[in-house]
Amino acid sequence: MPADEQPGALLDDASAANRSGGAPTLEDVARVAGVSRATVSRVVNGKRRVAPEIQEVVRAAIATVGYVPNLAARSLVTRRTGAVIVVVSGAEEAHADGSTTIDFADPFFGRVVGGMLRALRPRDVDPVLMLAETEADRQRVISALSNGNADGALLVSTHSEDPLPELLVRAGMPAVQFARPAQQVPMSYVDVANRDGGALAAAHLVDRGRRHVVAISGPLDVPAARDRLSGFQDEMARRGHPWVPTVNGNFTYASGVSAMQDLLQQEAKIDAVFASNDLMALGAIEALHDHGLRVPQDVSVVGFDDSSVGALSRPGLTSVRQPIEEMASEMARILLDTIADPDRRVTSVIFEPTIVVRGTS
Amino acid sequence: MPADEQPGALLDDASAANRSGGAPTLEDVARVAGVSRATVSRVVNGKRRVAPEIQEVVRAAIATVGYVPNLAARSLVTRRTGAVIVVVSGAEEAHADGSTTIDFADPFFGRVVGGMLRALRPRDVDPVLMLAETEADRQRVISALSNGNADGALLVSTHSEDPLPELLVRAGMPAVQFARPAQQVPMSYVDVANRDGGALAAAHLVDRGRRHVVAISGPLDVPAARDRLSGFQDEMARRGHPWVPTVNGNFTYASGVSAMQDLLQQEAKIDAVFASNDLMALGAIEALHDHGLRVPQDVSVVGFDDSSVGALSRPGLTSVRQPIEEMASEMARILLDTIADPDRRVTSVIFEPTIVVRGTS
DNA sequence: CTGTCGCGGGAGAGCGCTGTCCCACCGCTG
DNA sequence: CAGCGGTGGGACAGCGCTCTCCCGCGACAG
Repeated sequence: MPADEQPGALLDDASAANRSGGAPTLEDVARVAGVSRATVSRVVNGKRRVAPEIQEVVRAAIATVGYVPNLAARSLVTRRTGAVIVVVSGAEEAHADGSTTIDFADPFFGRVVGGMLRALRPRDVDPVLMLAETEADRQRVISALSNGNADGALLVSTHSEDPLPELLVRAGMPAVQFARPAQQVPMSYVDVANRDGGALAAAHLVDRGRRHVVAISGPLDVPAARDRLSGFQDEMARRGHPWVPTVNGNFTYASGVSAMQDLLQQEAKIDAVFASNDLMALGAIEALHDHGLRVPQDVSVVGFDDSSVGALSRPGLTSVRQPIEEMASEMARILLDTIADPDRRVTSVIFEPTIVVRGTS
Repeated sequence: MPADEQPGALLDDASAANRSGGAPTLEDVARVAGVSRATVSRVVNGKRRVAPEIQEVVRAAIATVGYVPNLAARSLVTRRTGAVIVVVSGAEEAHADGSTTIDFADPFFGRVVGGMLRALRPRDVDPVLMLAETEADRQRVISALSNGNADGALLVSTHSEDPLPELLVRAGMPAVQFARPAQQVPMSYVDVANRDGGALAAAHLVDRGRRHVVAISGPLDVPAARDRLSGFQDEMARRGHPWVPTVNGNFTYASGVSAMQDLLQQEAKIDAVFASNDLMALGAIEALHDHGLRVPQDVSVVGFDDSSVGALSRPGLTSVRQPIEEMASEMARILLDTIADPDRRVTSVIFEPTIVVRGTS
């Protein structure tokens, strides 16, 4: 008895401390259920067979003490966190240098996040949001990942030369991109068939009987912009319009306005416009109105993205729709699979666009 | 030697394992710097004075081994995670039952998150996004919080009867709401002076010489909707228009259309409309156009929110602006303070609205 | 010159969990 | 009936970190 290092008092103490010390632990459950911590852990995680009647007892004990696993402790040993980082770049205010940035208020981001959530929630994984505008931001992402602060990253960028994919691949971090990366990096991605989207717009405009068609492109160093334009031009050519006057914008409303003004100046007659995103399409409409032209009576306008701003404008903007939510869900699914099996090959999934016809065409 | 369970090889192994075993740990840094783990920890956290020259040595060691603290281990002992949950409810698709829900694609959420980020980033706290539509979702939030998965919650809800604030207060979790809670719960919040916003709209319309003014309100169980309307009505009364015909909508575009149709039917003459948010204002404009009325020549329209859909529509929507980003930043700041000092009193910060005049008035 | 205090460093005990190793037991086969 | 594989539970060693306790040492007052 005196040799016993743990006197009886300790046991009493322990059973009293059942829950006094804050959140109940595995230990507490084990004591109540009359089994070992390991068994409780097994029941919680379903990792190994446990006799049904013992499972019953353990579950009851869990319920009575109100046990919730401590994720920090768990991830300390499993090296898994159940969180992924959603990295958004190109979201900060544009007006700094008039470059390709899009405001974070762009509904696009909301839709993307919503889509990811659909795939993440059922797997009990939560997204943590991080911006990657500055070098410091990027370091934060990298270290969050190498910290074991998150298991992987979902990249949504609007830049063409984002260094992050490169960095992540080099660090061997699981990651998936939205849209094909501009530089060649071995990273999974989802994308829409941008060429097909451009072709859809061309076919629609020609079918509507338009003959004097122009285009407003995005910056040509962005693969998506390049593909939308060439898909559009190729389909126009196929339908007998080998030459489409084109001006480049940078995906902003303002650039849509000025691109349209340029086109109006250089072309004698215009009866249709294809813009590589909705914001620019809206800008183009503004410029057309200023020029005394009516949409769609005089000029048809087709955008790209099927964004809510387009849908809500009057008349509603005809637009090429990319299934953003589904694409984002797929991204999340690919990431989760990659996390589960890191040796998985890099994959990409391409979605087909559709055209949503509204009032402007 | 045979009795020695751990032969000398193990030691070599250990010094070789300096970094072989994955991420470098405090231990590794300590060995390189020739100090104890505790001292390295002190340098990293700046918790206690450490001799400058030792700090120097430790920092150098950290740099050479490329040490990054493991957050799981840290939070296991500190019971802090450096993450807060952003709970969004009322974001899921509306069309289920036509209720008050707003699509997650609403730029509003993006702006809110962006504002939060501004306050969170400098303090090295990351937001994790969670939806709270179903009971299961709410449980997830609660358990994430009691798990120690996050330190607090930022609530952005568009429902009037969200049970979550109640639950969080009861669980003693730090949390801050966007907009005053509908039910009386002792929780900090930020809000805009909705009454003043309504008054601003009234003053503007009367100053424009409008005399036959109507209003489209939000659901009156939402405090914000109530305040906007009564602020508007009171100011109208003060300026000689004691009676303002009013129809309730539910903050959606469609409800704006039908509310306006109702008003058009019941009022002989209308030359101005105040809608309690921009979506409904846009809907009202649609209905006015269908009725052959021009905006702003025949009817002035003022919305509320200064959302991007309003800003981008043609003509631009005049709207009462709430400084969403600043409000969200303030929310985050309050939450961070509450986490730092849990005994802090419940506080609320009210922001002043402004009116942004565009083409519709 | 000694007592005392404060400063700065080390040692060590966990935080709550998982996973490996081990062992008891059961039912089977030879 | 001994031997054997398989099943299911317990013990225990950490995961990487913080923090409390302790101790040595120099400065300073008595």
